Amino acid sequence: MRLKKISATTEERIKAAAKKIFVQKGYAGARMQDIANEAKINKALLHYYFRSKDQLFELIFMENVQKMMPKINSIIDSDDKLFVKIEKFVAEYLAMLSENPFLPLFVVNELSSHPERFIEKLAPLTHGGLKVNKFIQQMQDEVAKGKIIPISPVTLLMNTISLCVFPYLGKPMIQFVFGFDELQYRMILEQRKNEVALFIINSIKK
Amino acid sequence: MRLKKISATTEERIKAAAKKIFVQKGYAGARMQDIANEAKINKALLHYYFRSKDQLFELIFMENVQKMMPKINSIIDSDDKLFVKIEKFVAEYLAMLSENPFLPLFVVNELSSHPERFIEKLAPLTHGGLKVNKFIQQMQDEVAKGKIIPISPVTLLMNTISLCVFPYLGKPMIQFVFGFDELQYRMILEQRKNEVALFIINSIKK
DNA sequence: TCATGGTTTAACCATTTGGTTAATGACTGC
DNA sequence: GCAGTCATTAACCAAATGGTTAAACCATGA
Repeated sequence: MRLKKISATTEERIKAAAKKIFVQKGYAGARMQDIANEAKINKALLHYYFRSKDQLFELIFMENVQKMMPKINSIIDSDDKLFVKIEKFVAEYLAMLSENPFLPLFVVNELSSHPERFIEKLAPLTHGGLKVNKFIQQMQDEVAKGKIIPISPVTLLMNTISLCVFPYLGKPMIQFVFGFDELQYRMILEQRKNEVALFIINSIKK
Repeated sequence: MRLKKISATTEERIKAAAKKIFVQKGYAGARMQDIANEAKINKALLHYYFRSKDQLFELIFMENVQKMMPKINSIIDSDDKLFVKIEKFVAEYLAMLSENPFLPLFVVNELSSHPERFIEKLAPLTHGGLKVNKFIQQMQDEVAKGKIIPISPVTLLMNTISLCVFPYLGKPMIQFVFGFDELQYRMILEQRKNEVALFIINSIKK
C-alpha cells in the first residue's frame, strides 16, 4: 500500500469541501463541480473517491449528524440535578452549534425531504432517539417535591431545543426582521449562552 | 377582454401547484415539470403565465411572506397589555403556522441561500422589520413596575418566535428524536397552543 | 360563420449536470 | 530504471432541465 498521507489529505479536502457546499446549498443545489472546485481537484476525482453524489452526501450527512446525538444523550442521561442538567445541556448544545452553525438547517432540510433514509440509517445508532427515562424520572421527582410546575418532559425538551437551535436555523430571518448585522448577531448568540438556561429554569420553577 | 374565470383558474392552479412543489422541494429541487404535472397543464403553459422559474418562484415566495409580516406587526404594535399581547401574538402566530406549516422552512431556506434578494424586495414592505417601539416601551414599564424580570425585548421576542416556529421547522427532526407519528405530533402542536404563552409569561414574570 | 385573440399543446433546443473513460503522472518496491 | 499500482486529469457522454416555437384550439363578437 502507498503512503496514506496524500490520499487522506485529498479525501479530507473533498469531505471538507463537500460539507461546505452541501450545507450551504443543500443537496439539490450543490453541484459536483462546485465541490471539485472548492477542493481544488478534478471533478472525476470526486467520483474516484466517492462513487456518486448520493453516496458522498450520505457520508457527509451521517458523519456530521452522528456527532450530535451521543453527546446530547450523555448529558440528558447523566446524574446531574435537573437545573444543573438543563444548564449543561444548553451550554453543550450551544457550543456544538457555534462550531457547526449551519448543521441544523442542513439536517432539518434533509430530514424534511428524505425522511425515509434517516429512519433506517439513523435509528440503529441512537437506539431510536433520546434516552429520556432518567430525565423524566427527575422531572417527576421535582414536581412531586413542588420545586417545579407540572410540565411534560417532552414540552420542556422541545422548548429547550427550540431556544437553542432556532437562532441558528432562523439566523437570516431574524437578522432581517430585527435588522442585525453579522457582528450584532454574533453578540446576540454569545449572550444567549447565559440567557437561555435561565429563561428555561425560570419558566418551570415555582 | 375574455372571461377572467378560465385564465384565473389556471393561474390559480399553477400558483397552488408551484407553492406546493417549491415549499416541498425548495427552489433548486423543484422541477418545472413537477409543477406542470401538479397543475395538470403543459410545461410550456407555465412559461406562458410566468416567464421563468425565477419569476414564478419570486412571486410565490413574496405572496406568501407578505401575508405574515403585517399580521405580526399589527399584534405587536397593538395597545393590549403585555401579557395579553404575548398570548395574542402566540395564538395568532401559531394559527398562521398551522395553516402554512411548511412556510417557515421555505422562508428560512430561501433567506439562507439568497439573502440579497430579500433585503431589497422585502424591506420596502415592512419598513425594515418589526415595529417594536411600543412593545419595548411596555416592557420597560413592566420592568419598572417590578412585574417582570429585566429582560431584553429582543431576547423575549426571539424566544417567543423560537417556541412558535421551531416545532414546524424541526418537525421531522423532532418526530424522529422523540419517535412521534403524525397523529401524535399533531396533538403536540395542538397542546402547544395552550402551553407556549404560559411558558413565556412564566419565564418573565416575577 | 368567420376573423380575432387569448389559451394550450407537442415537439424541439441549448445548457447544465452527474457520471465515465482512457490516458498521463507519480510514487514504490524490485 | 522499470514494472506495477494508485492518483489525477482532460475529454467525453447521456440524461435531465429550463426555456422556446409554431401550430392547434376555442370562445367571442361582428
